[in-house]
Amino acid sequence: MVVTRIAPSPTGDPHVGTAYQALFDYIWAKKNGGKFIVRVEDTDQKRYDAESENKILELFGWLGLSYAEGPDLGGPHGPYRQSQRLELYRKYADQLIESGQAYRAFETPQELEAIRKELLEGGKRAGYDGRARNLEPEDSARRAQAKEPYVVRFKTPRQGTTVVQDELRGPVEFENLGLEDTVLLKADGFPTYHLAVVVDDHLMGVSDVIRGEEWLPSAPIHVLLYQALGWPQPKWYHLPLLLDPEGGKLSKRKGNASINRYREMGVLPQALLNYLGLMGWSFPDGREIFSLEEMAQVFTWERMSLGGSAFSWDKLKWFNGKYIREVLSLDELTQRIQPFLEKAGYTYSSEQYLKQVIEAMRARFETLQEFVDKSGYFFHDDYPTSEKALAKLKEGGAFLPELLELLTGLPDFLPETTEPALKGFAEAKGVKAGAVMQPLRAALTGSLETPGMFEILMLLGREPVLKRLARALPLLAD
RNA sequence: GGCCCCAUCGACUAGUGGUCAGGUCACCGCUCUUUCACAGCGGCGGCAGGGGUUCGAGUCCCCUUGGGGUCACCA
Repeated sequence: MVVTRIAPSPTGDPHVGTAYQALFDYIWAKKNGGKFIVRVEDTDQKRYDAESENKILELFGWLGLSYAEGPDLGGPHGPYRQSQRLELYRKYADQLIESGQAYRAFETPQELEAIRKELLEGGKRAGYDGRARNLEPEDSARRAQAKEPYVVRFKTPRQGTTVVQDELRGPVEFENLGLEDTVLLKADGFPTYHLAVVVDDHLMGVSDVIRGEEWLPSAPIHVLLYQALGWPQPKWYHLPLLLDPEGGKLSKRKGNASINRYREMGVLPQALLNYLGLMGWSFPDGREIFSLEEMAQVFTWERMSLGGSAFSWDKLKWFNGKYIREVLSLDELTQRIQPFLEKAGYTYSSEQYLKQVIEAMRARFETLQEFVDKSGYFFHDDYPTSEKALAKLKEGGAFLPELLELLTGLPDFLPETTEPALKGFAEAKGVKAGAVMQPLRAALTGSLETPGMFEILMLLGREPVLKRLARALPLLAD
């Protein structure tokens, strides 16, 4: 059975790269009728952020990437938090020491720093020179017994090469001499990523390891660890990296890697996933809009391209707009928008009214927040008037008093009534419709970018329209 | 710098030896039109360079260049 996993580390705001990897984990498992699981890699006590785990799990829910096992769900191979599996890592570290494939090292951080400097000056690579390999086993055991702090290091081979069979690029060869005696178990008893990932993936039955390309350089260590522990290798897939438009890995520091930030701006999970699905992968028939299910159905790794792809806010926004106007139903869209209106403090007389407004605005916003920003005049009277709108207002000001009179006399504000009335008015004045509509639009919305005039009149309704128009008249004076 | 990965329009990509190198975003025009959008139509724009292999290379090989990743008791 194909088992994939995402192993986020709870160190802050969830990263877009995490969603990206999770997407492919999810798709690959689904495509194969396998299982996608979540494991929390909380082995770094310094960077640990208590809220992060919940945020991450909650986000998978929001995205609709459901998992079969996880820290909140449990499962047959739990616990799914590495901090709760410490004995396991200790056990395998000990096993490796006993079999002579790992060893204790007692250097302090300061000493390591000195060694690193020394190596660098000697023209060699930085890192660790493996000097503790020479410790007598009895000596090593005695010092450990005496509670002297130590780390456990992997005894990497000094000869030959290690090949990582990457499913996306074929064999990737590494000189073993270039591999460091990586730390497996830290002095605090926590494992490093390298030990933990191998132990857990094996114990949890992970068959396909899908992760970012930044892991490729340390993949040979993992391959060697599987060998040292006598376990069968999983399949390796190193996904291309998501790049910052400015160059380099997409980073939180530059501010565009936070999923929550996109969520707060009103990006839809479906649109985000769809966009991410097109980063490095393409639908066989070239279509751009597709669901998770559709993607899972036709997914193959052959369609993966390996160059890193730059994350484009413009394109994400286009996808979001596409989902807003063509994919979501009006009901769904309304539900998505409601929390944003609530946050903005906007109220509306009925859901029916809200839906009509959304429908009228639909082609005019690409994020949910943008809807709020652009449609304030549908929800309250103290909307701002843009400079351009004010200019238009004055330009056509002469018509306004008559328009007020005309509208006051109309039996209703339905398009069938207002359209001939306003067009007839323009004609009578010998001007184009726009000369009448624009000032009116400015008066009623404070904006020059709105839905059609007749829709506005109908939605706003008689009283507000007349009120707003009357209110605009004094503005014409100055 | 060592090691590793990658390389088609500004961006995301299709291409798997023979295509006018196609699509999408962005940008620019036009159409529609009461504004702004949407939509439709059109345009701009690319195989990094050099060697090979081949009757024929964006497609295969090598070198150069460029970009990225990684070199922690972080993941």
